[in-house]
Amino acid sequence: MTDRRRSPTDTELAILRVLWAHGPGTVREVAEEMGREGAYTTVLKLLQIMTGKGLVRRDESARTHVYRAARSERATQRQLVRELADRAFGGSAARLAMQALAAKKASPEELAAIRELLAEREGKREGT
Amino acid sequence: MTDRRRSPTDTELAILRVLWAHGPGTVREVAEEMGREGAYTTVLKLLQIMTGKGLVRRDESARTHVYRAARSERATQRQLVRELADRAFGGSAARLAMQALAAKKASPEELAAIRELLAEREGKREGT
DNA sequence: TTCGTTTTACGAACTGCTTCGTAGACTGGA
DNA sequence: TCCAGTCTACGAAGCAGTTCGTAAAACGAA
Repeated sequence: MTDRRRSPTDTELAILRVLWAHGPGTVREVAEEMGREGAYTTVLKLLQIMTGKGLVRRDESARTHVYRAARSERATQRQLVRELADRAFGGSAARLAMQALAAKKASPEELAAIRELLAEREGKREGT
Repeated sequence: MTDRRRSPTDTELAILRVLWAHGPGTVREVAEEMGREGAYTTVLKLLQIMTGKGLVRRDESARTHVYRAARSERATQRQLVRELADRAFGGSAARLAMQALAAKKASPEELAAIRELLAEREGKREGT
């Protein structure tokens, strides 16, 4: 049911961030965006491996392949949050959220967004 | 400034969870608590390595050494949250918190606690 | 065609984590 | 004292992730 896949590693996540932010891209574009133009073949290798793992998909129709993230940023974040909750918060995402709020200051906008989300949840709860 | 230390691995975290929950313990106790009595030497090795890394401290005054977590659960959680925020949420712990809230249902108690925390933060913000 | 450039593919080396087998030291009881 | 049991220490193996060198294929321009 829940995703059995292992989560992306640090480096893989760095690549995914580029793909999420800038959309599909070639090895060169990703490497440049990461500021690792010198490590071209490293990025290539990573993308090849990530293709094998199903983390990215590639379009091979042109000679220069184009890679794109296989899963959305949102879905990946959700998975990472769930994993961290399991590993270090006894499975409670709510406790994780509390620690996150306590750890760093949030901007007024973020606080407002959270309050809103909370209100919405309260509403749902009544409906159940 | 922020902690340069690498975060505990999965297995290390599993050991730390036992030490946090049950207090200081011997290799045998930790192994039993983890349900890995067969893997005694593995747990021993892990604890030795973790001692080297400074993740746990050990009392060698008795023949059977006693290990305890070097850092509090709270502090470790904070570090993990910060890392995840950096890796996957553009450094925003608030956005991480939002995802965590959206991901799973929280109990009424947890929701209340969060609302309280939020209110407290609002108050502080005014005071600044 | 020929040559330089770009790209993919592949494998080897290195690192860190995990597991386990084995050895050696210590302890308590017969 | 001797032995069985318990404990620490250590090293080697296996695996995954990362990096990079090198080769080969494709392409375009002269």
